Order: sequence, then structure tokens, then C-alpha cells
Amino acid sequence: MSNTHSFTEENYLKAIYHLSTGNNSVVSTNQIAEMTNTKAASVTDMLKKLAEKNLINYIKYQGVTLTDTGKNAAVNIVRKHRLWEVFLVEKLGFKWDEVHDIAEELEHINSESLINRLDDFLGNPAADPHGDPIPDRSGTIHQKKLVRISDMYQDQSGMISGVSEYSSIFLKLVEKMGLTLGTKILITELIEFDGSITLIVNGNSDRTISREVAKNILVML
Amino acid sequence: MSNTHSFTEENYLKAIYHLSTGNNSVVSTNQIAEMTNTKAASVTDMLKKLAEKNLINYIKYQGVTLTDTGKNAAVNIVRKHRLWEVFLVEKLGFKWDEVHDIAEELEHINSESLINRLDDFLGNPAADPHGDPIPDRSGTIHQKKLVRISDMYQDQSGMISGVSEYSSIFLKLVEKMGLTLGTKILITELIEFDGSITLIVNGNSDRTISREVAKNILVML
DNA sequence: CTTATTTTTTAGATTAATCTAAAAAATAAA
DNA sequence: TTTATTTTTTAGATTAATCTAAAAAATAAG
Ligand SMILES: [Mn+2]
Ligand SMILES: [Mn+2]
Ligand SMILES: [Mn+2]
Ligand SMILES: [Mn+2]
Repeated sequence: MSNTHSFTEENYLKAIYHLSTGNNSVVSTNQIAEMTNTKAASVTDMLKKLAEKNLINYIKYQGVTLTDTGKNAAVNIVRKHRLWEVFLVEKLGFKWDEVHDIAEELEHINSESLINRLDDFLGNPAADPHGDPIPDRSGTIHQKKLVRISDMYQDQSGMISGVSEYSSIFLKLVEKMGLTLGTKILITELIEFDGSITLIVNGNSDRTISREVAKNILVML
Repeated sequence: MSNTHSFTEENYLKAIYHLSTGNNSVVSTNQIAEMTNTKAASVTDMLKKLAEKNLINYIKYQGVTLTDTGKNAAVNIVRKHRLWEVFLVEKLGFKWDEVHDIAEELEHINSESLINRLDDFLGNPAADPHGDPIPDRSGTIHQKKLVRISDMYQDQSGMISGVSEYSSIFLKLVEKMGLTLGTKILITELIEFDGSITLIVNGNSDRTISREVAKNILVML
């Protein structure tokens, strides 16, 4: 079991996995090309290879889905990525906006005992620094139901529990605005003109955020 | 600064570095081929490339030496390798015979802040689990003077402080014999017939070890 | 100082991953 | 339902890293 794939194959599997979450189960060549910063022609070549290895279901011109084997491989990479992010933040003191790129490299280290020991060392965390759930060693993901701030109603309240955008510039902004994970918010006004939203943060300070920001912050109701 | 080299280039640099310690400053093509598990022809190709990048001094048929740039790059990889080994043993609870292969992968992760934070997190260790010195962030190595047990004399004593063979089979044996790092020994007999050596371990138990084992255990007198 | 052996380099191929440009298929518009 | 546009695939090349077999240089033997 636990066949080993090349660095590149792993990145394609992960890209397909991320693209196929949220009911979009079938993923297109162009989507993959964009996510992996390659060209469509390169993607087609790789899709043939992954199909040959039974990691994806691929029919010419009809997009791809992951097989069970492919999905397992992808989830395992995601598990590693997120555990390493926890390590970097909790143990080494990195900020949440600094860890993604390093984790992109660490996620390709192949050692089951390493990752399981790391998991234990970190206290088997349920989520990474961005609130994303960490698959357990069997591959199961306990995803909490989260809603974008931009989808909330007036007077609704909840706790910030995730983000859907991981760029350093965005994460730093979120932090500066005091909207980090665990923060409690209450929607006080939905401004029709530009879609911006006013809310009360942790029961006291008032804040207005743009729709663009609101779309990328996830709340547990 | 801090130009980034390919995984493969890094492994060649490290191989040349390890081969050129201990006065053998000039390294041959065949030596490199053996250490990197490749063929001489492949090595020649790579040597041209590394010379082109000014990482080695290379004259056809005359072997290679590292340039200052090449040596810095190599030492940095060694630093990363050894720090990760400390992490694996001290924090994750791996045994000293289990960490080398994982560290071979981790040593190629490129992030200066990562490795410096890891260094601090580990308490700036001076040596790795096998007793090898860890270069500091400027590349300086504080190597203690060590001597092989096989080079010691009758009645000489010292403390085991390193090994020169890293295979799991050897390290497990050393551990089983109670000759781990920090152990004090006193040479009681040099057996002429087969070169084996008898010694007193930590002031009490007696033990005889083969010349082959004695050659690969290093002692601080 | 020749000849034989060993070491190293070159020549020519192969594999993985990528690209550009052109062809083919699918989708959208008219 | 033709025509136009977009998406995807193929064709043909390129680059990095590797290999085997053969040639060239260095070293060792006689
Ligand atoms: Mn990430
Ligand atoms: Mn994350
Ligand atoms: Mn090691
Ligand atoms: Mn070591």
C-alpha cells in the first residue's frame, strides 16, 4: 500500500482534490492548469499518466474525478500540509500568514510514522491555523458547517472559524482588523450600496468590512 | 544571496563535501558516483553543471573541490539535516537509527527562517543524535577531537561521543551493547589475534567488541 | 619506456515534466 | 443549424537527470 508518487503528481492530485470540493465534482483541464501554474497541454499529458495509474477517472474532453485511491492520496497530502502548518505556528512561532509556502514543501515529505508522530506531538489538532479541518490518519475529515460573513443576515451572530483565502496580504488584514479565529461577531448592518457589512466584534468594538473581505471569512453560527 | 539549487545538485554538493573532509580535499568522479548511487558518466555531466555555476573547481580528469560558495551551500544542507535529526529524536521520539532517511528528505526544505526557528526551538544543539556537530547559522562548525576506539591504547579511557557509520543495523547494535553517546569506557585489552578489543563500560560491565565495531565508534579522550 | 589496467569523459539514448503552435472537439452565438 | 468561440488534445521541441557503450586520458605494471 501507500504507493509513492512524484512531487509533481502529488501537486496535481492535490489541485484536483481542492477543485473538486464543493459539489463541483468534475474538474476541467483549464482549472487544473490555472491552479498548478502550467499550461493546458501539460495538464493533458499528466492526466493521461494519472489515469494510467488509476488515480483519476479521465475521459477525453470530459474532465476528471479522483478515484478512491487518488482521493486517499490527496487527502493525505492535505493532512500533512495542515499538520505542518500547525507545527510552524504553534511550535516555531510563525504567524498564520507565513506558513503556507513552507507547508507546500513539507507536505511532500513521505513518512507515515513521521506524520503520525507529529500529529501526536501537536496534540492531534482538529484544525490548522486557518481553521481548515485536519483529516485523521484514516483520512476522515470532520468539517464543521461554516458560512461566509457575506451570507449572514442582520442581527445574526457567530464565531469566526475559518477563511477561504490564504494570501499573506489578506491574512494580515484580517488580523489587523481583529477578526482572527475565535472572535465573536454580531451583524448590525448590511449596507445595500456596496455590500459592505457592519458588525460588533467580541461584544464591544464596531467595525465595517467590505463585501470582498466578508466573502472570505467563515463563521460558525 | 542564498541561490536555490535543485534537489539533485544539493545531493551532489553534500556528497562532495562529505568526501572532502579529512584531508582528502580533492574528490574523484568515481567516489561521487558511489556515494550518490549513480554512474560515473552521470557525475561528469553534473560536475560540468556545478562548475558552470561556480560551486566547484573542476578540471577534467583531475577531480573536484568545492568553491567557497559550494562549501557554504553544502554546510547549510548538513546543518539542516542534523537539526532535523535532533527534532525527530528529541521532540518526536524517534530512535537514533530511524532518523537518517527522513532527514535526507527534510534537509532539502528551503527556508532560512524555518531552520533558524527550528534551531532555537531545539535549544541550539551543538550535536546531532549521532554526535556530529551542527554548523551554526554562519556555517561555522565546532568539531571536537574524536578518536576511533580502534585507535586507542591499553588503559586509555574516554567518553563515547560519536559514530562514523549510520546504518540502522549498526546503530541498533551499538545501542544493544550499551555503547551509546555519553558512555564512559576504559580499554582493558587489545586482542592481537583478530584486533578485537575488551573494555569496561561505565566503570562496571565488561565487554568485547570486534575491530569492525571499534573502528566506527568515536571517543573523546 | 612500453603495455596493460583503471578512471574519466564523450556520444548517443531515455524518461519525466514542461512548453508553443496547430488540430480537433465541444460549446455558445447567430 | 450553420458559424464562431472556447476548450482540450496532439505534434513536435526543450531541459534536467539519468543510463550504456565506446573513446580518451591517466596510472600502474612489466
Ligand atoms: Mn496552506
Ligand atoms: Mn491552512
Ligand atoms: Mn543522518
Ligand atoms: Mn546524524
